[in-house]
Amino acid sequence: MGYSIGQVAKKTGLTAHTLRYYEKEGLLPFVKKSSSGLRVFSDSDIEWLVLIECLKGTGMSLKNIKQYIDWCIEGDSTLTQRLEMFKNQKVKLEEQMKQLQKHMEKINYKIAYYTEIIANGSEGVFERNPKLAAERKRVYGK
Amino acid sequence: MGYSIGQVAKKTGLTAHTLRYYEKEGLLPFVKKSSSGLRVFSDSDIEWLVLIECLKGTGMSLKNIKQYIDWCIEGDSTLTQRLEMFKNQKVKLEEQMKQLQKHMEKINYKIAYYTEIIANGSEGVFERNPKLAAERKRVYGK
DNA sequence: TCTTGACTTAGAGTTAACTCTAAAAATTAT
DNA sequence: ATAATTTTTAGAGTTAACTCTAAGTCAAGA
Repeated sequence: MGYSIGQVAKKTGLTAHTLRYYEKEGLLPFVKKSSSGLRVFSDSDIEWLVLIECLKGTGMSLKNIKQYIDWCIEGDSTLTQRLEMFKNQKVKLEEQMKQLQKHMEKINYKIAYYTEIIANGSEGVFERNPKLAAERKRVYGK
Repeated sequence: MGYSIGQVAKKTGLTAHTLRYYEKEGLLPFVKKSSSGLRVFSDSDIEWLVLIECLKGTGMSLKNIKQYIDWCIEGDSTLTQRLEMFKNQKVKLEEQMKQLQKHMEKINYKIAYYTEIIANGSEGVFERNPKLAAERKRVYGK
C-alpha cells in the first residue's frame, strides 16, 4: 500500500523532482518516510496529488493550493473557507470555459480562412465568401 | 486612426510595459513610430493583439506566437504551416476543454461535499448520502 | 511659458514553477 | 557480494513572462 517517489512519478506524470518540490512547498504534508528516510506515498497522497492537479489545471497558484491544504490541516473551523474557495474556483472556471469557447470560434475562423485561401488562392476568395470578406475588412482595414 | 501606447493599454487590459515587451520580442512588427519616436498603434495592430491574446489564452508561448507572426511576414509560402498551426491549436484546445470539464465535475463534487458537511455536520453525512460515502472511501480509505 | 503627465530607452529585477547537480545512502537485481 | 538503480539532501540554475527603474523627451492644459 506504499509507493516510492519513482512509482508516483510514473502514476501521475509528474517528475520525482517536482514531487519533492511540492513536498518542500508544503503541498504534501501527509507523505510518510521509511525508517531509512525514503518517501512512502499512500493512495490518499495520490488523491491529494490529483486534487492539486485539478486546482493547478484551473489556474490556481501553488501558494493558494497550499492555503487550502493548510485549511484542511486546521480542521473543521475552516470548512466555510474551503467551500468558498471551491465556489470561487467554480466561477473562475466558468469564465475560463466561456473564454476558451470564444477562442475556439476565432481559431475555427482562422482554419476556415486559411483553408479557403490554400484551396482557391487569395484572389476572389473574399468576393465568393462574404463572411471571410467581413473578417478581412475587420482585420486588415477596407 | 492612431492610438498611443496608453490608449492601447486601456483598450486591451495589458500594461504599457507589457506592450513594449511584446514589441521587443517581435510580436508587434507593424507598430509605427511618430517623428518624435512615440509609438502609434493602428486598428490592425489592435487586431494583432486580440489574436495574440487568443493564442496566449489557449496556452501558446510567446515564442511560438512569434513563429506565427514571422510566417505571416514571410508571405504566402507559409500558408500551410499557418493552417497546420491553427489545426494543432484546435486539437490542444479541445483537450483543454475536456480537461476543464473534468475539473468542473471534481469542483462541483467538492462543493456538494462541503455544503453537506456544513449543513448537517460530518456525522451521518456519509451514511445518508452513498455518493459522498463512496468519495470519502476513495479519498481517505475505508 | 510653465507644469503636469505620458512617453522613450536600456537594462535590471521579480515571480512562479520548476529543473538540475553532486555526493552520499538505500534498495534491487544478478 | 557486487553492481546497478533509485532515492536522499541542500542548494544552485533555468525559463517564461513580465515588471520596474532611472533619466531623459514629448505633449497638452492653464
